[in-house]
Amino acid sequence: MAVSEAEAVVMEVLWRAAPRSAEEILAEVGPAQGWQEGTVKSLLNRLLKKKAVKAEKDGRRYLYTPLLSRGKYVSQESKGLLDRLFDGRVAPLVAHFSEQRKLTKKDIAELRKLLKELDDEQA
Amino acid sequence: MAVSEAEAVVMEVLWRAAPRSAEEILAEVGPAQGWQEGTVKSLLNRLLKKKAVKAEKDGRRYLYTPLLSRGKYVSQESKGLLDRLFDGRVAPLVAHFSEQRKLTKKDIAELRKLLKELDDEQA
DNA sequence: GGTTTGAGTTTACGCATGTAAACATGAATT
DNA sequence: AATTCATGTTTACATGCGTAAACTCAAACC
Repeated sequence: MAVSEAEAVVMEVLWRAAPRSAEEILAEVGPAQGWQEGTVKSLLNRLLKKKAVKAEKDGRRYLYTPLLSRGKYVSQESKGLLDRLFDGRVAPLVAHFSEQRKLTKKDIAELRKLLKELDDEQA
Repeated sequence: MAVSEAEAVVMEVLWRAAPRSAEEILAEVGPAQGWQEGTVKSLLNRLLKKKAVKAEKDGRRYLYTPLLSRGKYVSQESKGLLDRLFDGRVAPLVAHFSEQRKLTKKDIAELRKLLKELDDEQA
């Protein structure tokens, strides 16, 4: 089963720093998302059920740690999108953004650098 | 409301050629997806409700035409992913794929070409 | 020791989705 | 005219998601 969008918000907190208690997670994410305590608790339980995080006892409470890495999650999500919309490849996506004039100068510079690096390690 | 994944499968058919009848859509998509007639009908109705397609009478039946363009849909979906995972920019996504060794030679060649084109039109 | 409190666990509830059957209605056929 | 057929419309139903309240239970306090 896939990590949902709301669940991913909790994961992001844990990816930034772990292990964390439910309380800490709520403190970091509650205000911005407008979430109550119960919401975070539910999300954590679903993440446990999905094996995306683990919990270890720390006195009366639990500390949560990601089992799913951010890299893996990002790859899954990205691959899903590319497969559905761009025949599974990256270049068509970039082309789409280029056509829409959605590439920033920074993007372009970074892409150039990236390609050069690929060149270098190739050589 | 957003076009869901199953709905997008129907949209893809209409993006390839429109207008089309429900029957034609079923013929094209049913076998591959393992969908019954009722499924396609439901999806078409939801797409109508979402204003993603329109229907015009053609004798006893309707012919469906996209109102949402593929480009717009692709942009929405892509932007969603980039915003959630890559700070809204394209380059980090490409970098991610590069790190994962998921860039094909074809990708790299196309990206090079793309950048060169941007260069040229710039000049 | 009884009570409050903090934390996790269970249950809830409305909405979207995937999937489709049931129903309605007008056209075609006998 | 009655029946069948094609097509669209309505209803259904399980599952997941977003959101959270209710419940439990052990630890802390009075």
